[in-house]
Amino acid sequence: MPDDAPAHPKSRGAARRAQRRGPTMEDVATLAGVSRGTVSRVLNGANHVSSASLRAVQEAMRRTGYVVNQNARSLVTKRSGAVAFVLSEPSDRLFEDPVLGSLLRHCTQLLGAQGRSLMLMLAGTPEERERVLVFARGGHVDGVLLVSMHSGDPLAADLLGTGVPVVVCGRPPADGPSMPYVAADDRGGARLMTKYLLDQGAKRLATVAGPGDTPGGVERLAGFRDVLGRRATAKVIVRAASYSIDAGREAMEQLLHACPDLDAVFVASDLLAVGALQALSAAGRRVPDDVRVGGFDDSAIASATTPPLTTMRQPLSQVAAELVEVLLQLAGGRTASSRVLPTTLVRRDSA
Amino acid sequence: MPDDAPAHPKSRGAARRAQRRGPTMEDVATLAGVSRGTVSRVLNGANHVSSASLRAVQEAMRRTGYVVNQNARSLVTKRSGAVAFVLSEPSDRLFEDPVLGSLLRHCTQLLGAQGRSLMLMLAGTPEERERVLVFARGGHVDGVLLVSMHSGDPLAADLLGTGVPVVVCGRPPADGPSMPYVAADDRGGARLMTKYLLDQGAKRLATVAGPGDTPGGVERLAGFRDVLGRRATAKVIVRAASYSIDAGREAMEQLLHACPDLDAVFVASDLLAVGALQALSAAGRRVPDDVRVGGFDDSAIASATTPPLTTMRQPLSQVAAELVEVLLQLAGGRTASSRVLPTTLVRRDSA
DNA sequence: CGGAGCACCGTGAGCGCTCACAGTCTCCAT
DNA sequence: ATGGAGACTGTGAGCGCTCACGGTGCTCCG
Repeated sequence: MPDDAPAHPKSRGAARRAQRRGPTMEDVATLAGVSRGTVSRVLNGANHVSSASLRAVQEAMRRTGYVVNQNARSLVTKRSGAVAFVLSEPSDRLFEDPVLGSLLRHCTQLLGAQGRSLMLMLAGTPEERERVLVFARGGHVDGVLLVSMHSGDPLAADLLGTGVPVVVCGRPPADGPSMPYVAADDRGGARLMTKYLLDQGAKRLATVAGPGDTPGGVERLAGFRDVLGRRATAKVIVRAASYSIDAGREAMEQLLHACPDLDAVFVASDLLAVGALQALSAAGRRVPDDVRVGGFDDSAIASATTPPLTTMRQPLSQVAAELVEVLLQLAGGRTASSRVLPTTLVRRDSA
Repeated sequence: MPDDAPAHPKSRGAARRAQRRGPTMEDVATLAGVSRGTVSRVLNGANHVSSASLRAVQEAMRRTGYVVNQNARSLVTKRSGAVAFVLSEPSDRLFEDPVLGSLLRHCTQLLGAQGRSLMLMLAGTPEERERVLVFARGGHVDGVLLVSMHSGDPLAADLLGTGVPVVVCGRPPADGPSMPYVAADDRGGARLMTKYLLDQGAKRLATVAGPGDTPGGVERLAGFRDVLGRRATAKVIVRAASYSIDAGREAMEQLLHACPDLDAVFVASDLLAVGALQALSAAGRRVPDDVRVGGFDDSAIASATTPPLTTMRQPLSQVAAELVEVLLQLAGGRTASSRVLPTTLVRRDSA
């Protein structure tokens, strides 16, 4: 009886019936001359299985082209093997920022190597956030990687309430709920860069800071202030509206206006720095001769600007690695602590 | 009996036992005073349900905080509600290219709005490709969005062999298996841009083409040739090694060397154009006065270069929309045909 | 007034797997 | 010989859902 002949012509979802049903454990077991249980055992780390049946089962799996039905498995184990990568950004940051892309890529790769899959979810709108929550509550994912949280983001707390393991990328704001995170050392990195610019002979140092409601925007500015102390007046600080090239250009224009005699600027992200470089060039300032520029991230564009950008490298692949490690530990019922990773200065030509 | 007290101290996976079991359909049914079947009916488009029980069930769901167990559902329906977004790129293109990020974002958004989820999968290494295949065969996904296929990519054919609906983003090479695709009109766009450059007064027009093993690299060059005809000699064509800024710079340097008197160049992608702009600037050529530059994509960087890039806009959000529409049609058992979307010229300052 | 037709509802049989338990069979110490 | 300790294996129950079917009770028409 061919299964592409629908038994009930009127039934909706005729397509479903056309679904080729793959071989099941039972089929494999029969072919291998063993029972379901034994097949299951070889599937999950063959303990207490004779080498004879092991071989038989493996051979049977090969011949039938068996592949485990994750749904059936998840139904009983209550583990899905998937992890949600949640982008808690209101807008189109993914559009622009290579940092995010890089992080996403590394996480996907790492998770994949563990046989887990990554579900990408946006959480910009209320509906999207609700979907994320439902997803978490529904046990569709074993854990959540929450990226780019703004201060006072209620999603973090809500997610925590679902009981699903969550790890945050980037240091969460102090006023939020406490949860494990993995972050680059933004503040320390900012300190390093600020010192470096000073060491290079900067007399009048200013900064383009990131948005005040992001961890990066806060921490990197804090690092700047740590070093500059009383000299970090309001005059030498301009906040960018977002992490985009345009925002960087605008912020730099403002800065140039407020502080025309500046001879160095620490820009809180590479993308912003690209904009800043444009504004500088438009204003006729040469980099690094007139103005030294230091960025942050060492993203893909950093080496492609003119001049190439001196910047702080975020160890993104390591951030990703720690992120999934922490999450998997949590998902395994173990505890895990937050981690802060050091950043390093990459010297190019802009400072 | 608290369920956080493991019954078997030695058993691995004590964590699993600690899993809070959410309310099931049965719980909802009991509370609402109806049967499982009725709850199921309201869950799936409440047909043949009295308004009284409808309300009762909804209320019960609200009160219990019920959320459907997708695994149990998938087990019987054999539909997962997920779609794989497969990146068939050997390397780190995701790192750099905003086009991809944008596409990914739109797809995630669109799919999410349909209550479906997107699994991001890489298919760069053989192991990764195998995982994708297993995933498809295992029925973990209802369909696959295959992105950025190189010519002769065996993945496409293998994927087709699994019986899972596949739609390709970008026109697949003619020598590959025939499968539905959605693409921007690369060739037509390239023609438009080439004509435009000519119309602007270009006498000596050259091109930086994309890699020859990518649809974009082939089609856009074809469009260039369509217009230039016999004037499209090997001298005025340089292929970039990849779609990156660095590759663009290198290609432009070569081109400048091979054809020093060029006064306009069509660059096959914005990212390449950024590199080209750098090379031009390094060579002391002014844009657009000495050399006009036309890009392709209208990606986020296009408006951020100096000068801002005149480029062909790919209707990415529409590409994404058609992509998921076609895929969902296929997944619904219907047929769907490939689509080619028009590109438009965006005039900025570089040409 | 009988029964066809309809709207609604409950029930049973699974989907393909895992996990605990209960064997069986072998081997060695008593 | 006899028991116990392993090593290995089969079996049953059940995860939470959907779908077909068979039952209600009602209306409406001949």
